[in-house]
Amino acid sequence: MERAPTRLDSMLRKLRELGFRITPQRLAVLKVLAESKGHPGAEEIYTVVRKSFPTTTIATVYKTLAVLKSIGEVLELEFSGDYNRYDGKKPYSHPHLICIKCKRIVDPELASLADMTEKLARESGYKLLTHRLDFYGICPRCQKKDNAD
Amino acid sequence: MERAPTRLDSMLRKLRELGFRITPQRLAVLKVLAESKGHPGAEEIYTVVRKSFPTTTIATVYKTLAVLKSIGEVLELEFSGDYNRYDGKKPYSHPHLICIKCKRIVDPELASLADMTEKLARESGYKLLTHRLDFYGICPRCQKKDNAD
DNA sequence: CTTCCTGCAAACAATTTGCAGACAG
DNA sequence: CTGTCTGCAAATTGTTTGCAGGAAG
Repeated sequence: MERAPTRLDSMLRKLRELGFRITPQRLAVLKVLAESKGHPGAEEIYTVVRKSFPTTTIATVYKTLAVLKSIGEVLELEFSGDYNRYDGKKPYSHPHLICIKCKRIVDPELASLADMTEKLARESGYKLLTHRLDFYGICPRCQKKDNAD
Repeated sequence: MERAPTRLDSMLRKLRELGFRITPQRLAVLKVLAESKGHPGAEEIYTVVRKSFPTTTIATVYKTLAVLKSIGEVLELEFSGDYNRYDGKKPYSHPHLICIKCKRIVDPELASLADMTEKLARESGYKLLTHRLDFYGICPRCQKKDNAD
């Protein structure tokens, strides 16, 4: 029984295909992206990577992220004030649900978006490449705590 | 025949209501936001304002924008790499159509979004406050030019 | 008058870059 | 071996902040 290729597998394959080298540091970054449940920032990735490769610097993390972005293997969520967040599990455009209190980001199911995009492309004449749909709110957990923050 | 209150009017009223002072520099920033067709950045606002008030600094522009953000009279579109853009005409969440070549931003009509938001709030348990929906693509004009960039 | 605002300059923080040595292929 | 990658440190850039003098109300 063959196992389906994991995200890590496809990231590695893509990198090799395109002639990028698989260094231990790079591999460590890939693993964090492929396994992390949430949407980590560069610093969070760095913290995890440093456990296995203490010499790694944040610059290397950023450089790896840049490579992955350029080949479409990671989705970058930009925030001007806060640090950017990365999604290596679903590296394509999709909606996000962001709690403005705890900053947790989750992926809601929203079927109708594709139709909307298609219609918009047709009507506007734009060649649509990606989109970004973020909902900002207070997650149930933070509502319960209802702390003064 | 009475004229409907303009965006500038309502911005001014809101500021006065809340006890903020109307300085000439502030007024100039408001005017740019209320009249500008596009989605200017801080620097662009600054450039225009400086024509009438040469002593104005970019810090004052940012401080005014901060006030307006805090009272919900301007919408800030955050970009990590590029500078942020501001929308003073429609200071509430709405979709944007962004050309990745010329960086122009326009507002498409997309009716169905409200339903989507309502449904999501119900199903996720989040208290939804705002959202951000950005489509990135190549505008018709840039497609035509099809320049190497 | 008093408080808030402006202008200036310095501070910030996330991200990027240049370069010399290291190492994957 | 050779070209790419790493690690270090410095640079970048949009935005923010502190403070003293200025002006709105």
